[in-house]
Amino acid sequence: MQDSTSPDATTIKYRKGSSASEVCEGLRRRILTLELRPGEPLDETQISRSFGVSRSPVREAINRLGAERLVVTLPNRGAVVAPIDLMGFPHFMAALDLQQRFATRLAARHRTTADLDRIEVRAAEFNAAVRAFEPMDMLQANYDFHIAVGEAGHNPYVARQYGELLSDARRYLHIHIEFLIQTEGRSLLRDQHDDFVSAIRARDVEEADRVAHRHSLQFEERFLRALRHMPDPNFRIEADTAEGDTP
Amino acid sequence: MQDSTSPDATTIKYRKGSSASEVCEGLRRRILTLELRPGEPLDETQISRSFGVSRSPVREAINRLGAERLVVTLPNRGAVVAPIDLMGFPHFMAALDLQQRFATRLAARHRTTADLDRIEVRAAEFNAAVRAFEPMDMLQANYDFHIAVGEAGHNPYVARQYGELLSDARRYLHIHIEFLIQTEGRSLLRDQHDDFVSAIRARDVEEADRVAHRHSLQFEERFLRALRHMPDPNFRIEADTAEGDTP
DNA sequence: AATAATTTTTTTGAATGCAAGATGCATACA
DNA sequence: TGTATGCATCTTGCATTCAAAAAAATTATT
Repeated sequence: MQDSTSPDATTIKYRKGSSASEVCEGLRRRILTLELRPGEPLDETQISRSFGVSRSPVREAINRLGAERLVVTLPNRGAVVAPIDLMGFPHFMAALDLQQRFATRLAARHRTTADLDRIEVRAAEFNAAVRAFEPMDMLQANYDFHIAVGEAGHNPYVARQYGELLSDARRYLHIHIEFLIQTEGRSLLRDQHDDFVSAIRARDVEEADRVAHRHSLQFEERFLRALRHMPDPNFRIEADTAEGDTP
Repeated sequence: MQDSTSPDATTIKYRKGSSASEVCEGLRRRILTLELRPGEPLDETQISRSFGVSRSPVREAINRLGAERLVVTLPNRGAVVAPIDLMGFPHFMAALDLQQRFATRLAARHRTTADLDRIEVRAAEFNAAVRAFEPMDMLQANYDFHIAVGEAGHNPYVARQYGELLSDARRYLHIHIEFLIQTEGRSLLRDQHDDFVSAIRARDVEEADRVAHRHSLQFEERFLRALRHMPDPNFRIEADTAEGDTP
């Protein structure tokens, strides 16, 4: 109403039942791209103004994102973008590796021709983004690729849980992709997914498992290496633990 | 008709910030115990009356439960208790087995003495419920036991995803526990979890894996056997799938 | 001046109001 | 008799309003 600089303070009325989804997807995109930084507080009123809706759909959107663990809500003190918990990275990697191996195994076992087509399209898009040197596109395409693999397994439970972890992985990747590009150039990132496609195309379950595991290890190794060498940590180290962990 | 026994249509005012949680937990309990049957529609107004609050916190609660996949929301047509998808049971079992094995492995590897204590308490509670022949208590204790195992692994990602699957497992179990008790008596259900405890106490990771896998297989086998022999299916077979199925 | 207490402001949580979409029934028509 | 159409009612989704809790600011007290 009064905010002319807001990104989409359009006066067009969404169709009934779409406002909350609109806000949810908008916020999710900004969270996954780190446009909204981890730990950043989310002001309901401000968001509602920026989307041109009332607080109700914003509230609903934040709730949904909270269930996805993309935001954490503090009782009576609003919500913040879920901090990236560096201390919990090993835990995350353990969970991701497990799901990634299993999801890729399932994809190799149960994929249809249509699934394989979709996966190959995603892989091509990823390679295109790499050739174009577009970090943001690479992250999106990488995410889409693995989502497609997850769906090719035709197990909704696995696809969903794998997808949730991929959201977090995307944010971890976002943190160090610039570093990766600077240090490794395009060589190491090119054709990342071709061995995935090969194994899935050949329906080679064991090879799919190995590929997925190798991918996890590579991701972990690169992230930790980036952490060590990153001169400018433009992210906050969140030392607080979500749950009682005492290591 | 189900609201003649409104659990807490009291006029006591919850403290601010607790209404939605109260409704959420109340609904969750009734969903997990099948007091609210799969596929049953959830009327916001009715629920709000039965809890003595307005529709806002009910809406929030339903959203949260939707994120837990305990209810599914149909656009502009409200929400229903998540149907139990019998066609998807094999998919569910695949996901559960994976997480159960991994979660139990982690518990054997990383459990503290306090964790082991908690697990043993839960196991004792379960055995007590079995001896008392109380099906509802058995379900609750079984759920609590496996949740405790999940938490003993000290990996929040795994504990969370395992816990989500355990909610579904609890509903599947609810369907056929009466049958199990009738056909197998107390012999087969007693000391179900003692081998879990042994492996976790001994920190024997491989044995924990085997125990967890055996448990999964036993659960699957019993459920399928119950399905074949159940003379009175007091549940609705929901053939429709939540996503992408032509209605 | 520093700190504690109190008031003011801001922000969240819940209640209410209102309009869009859906459901059901009655009636009209083939 | 079966099917289509229009109206009435209900439910949901969003907006608005109200109240409680936390944050900020001001005043008071030592």
